[in-house]
Amino acid sequence: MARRSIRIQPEGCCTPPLRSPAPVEGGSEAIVSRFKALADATRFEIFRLVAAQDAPVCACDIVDRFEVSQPTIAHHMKVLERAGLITVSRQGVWAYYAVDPRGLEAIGVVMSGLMPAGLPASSVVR
Amino acid sequence: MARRSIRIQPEGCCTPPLRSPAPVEGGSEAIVSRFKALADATRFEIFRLVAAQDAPVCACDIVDRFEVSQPTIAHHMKVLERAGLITVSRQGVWAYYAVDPRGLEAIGVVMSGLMPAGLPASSVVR
DNA sequence: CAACTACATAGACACACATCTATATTTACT
DNA sequence: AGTAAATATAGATGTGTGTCTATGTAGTTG
Repeated sequence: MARRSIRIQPEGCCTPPLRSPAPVEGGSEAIVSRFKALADATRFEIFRLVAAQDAPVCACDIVDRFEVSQPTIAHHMKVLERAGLITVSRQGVWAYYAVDPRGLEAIGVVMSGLMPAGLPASSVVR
Repeated sequence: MARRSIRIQPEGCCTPPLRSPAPVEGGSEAIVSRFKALADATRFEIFRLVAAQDAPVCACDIVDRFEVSQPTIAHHMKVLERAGLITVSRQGVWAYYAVDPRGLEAIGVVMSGLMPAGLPASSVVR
């Protein structure tokens, strides 16, 4: 818990009063869950692999390319899916994954909103 | 560990061969550490608060605005700093934090590189 | 139907981490 | 010098999570 004591504002500190950040559209939780999904090295590499393809990627290909077990891959795919970063389409026994552009877009919107004022959006994008 | 057995490619699956993603500039680890830094609700809100200001933010103000202890805030600031997302400047006893635009920019570059081909960069930025 | 394959689920386990309290360190002021 | 304040560090603790093995489920094929 925070120490809620009455603190006297020192002279040179804490001026001017802080501005409240604009609310995150879609909610902070959704964005944080997306960051969480990308905050694991294996999962980030999986996502990059899926994003590098033109067509949806078969789960078996992902299992083949990483040194973790099949259940671990399945777990990671579910995390990415629940974060809204990838979509799944199942055909028979196989599962195909593709990037959900809306997830990336949502992050991009928030990111550009965090850019310091005065800096162009081109600082966020290539 | 992954089951490294010889898997026979089924008929409709796993064609065409996967493309390898382009290497992440600055290294995947740096980007993942940035995602990690933003993947905690409290830390994300701290970052948003700092990003919403024109001037650097005094640490004491951050402590005041969150319901966690001062050492926890200090810990979070260090994580954000080590991830290259904020900069610190110390004046006397006080510490002032500001967004490091290079950190945001690095994420933006990677993000736009992950966007599905054919979609415009405006899908990543506002 | 039976065997096989692709993926998902369950449970266990080790490690990471967000948080706390207590204390140290550094700076300012009297 | 001595006290008070701002921040950092140390250590403890509970929860979260990445990974595994074992097993389940559902398609496919002989």
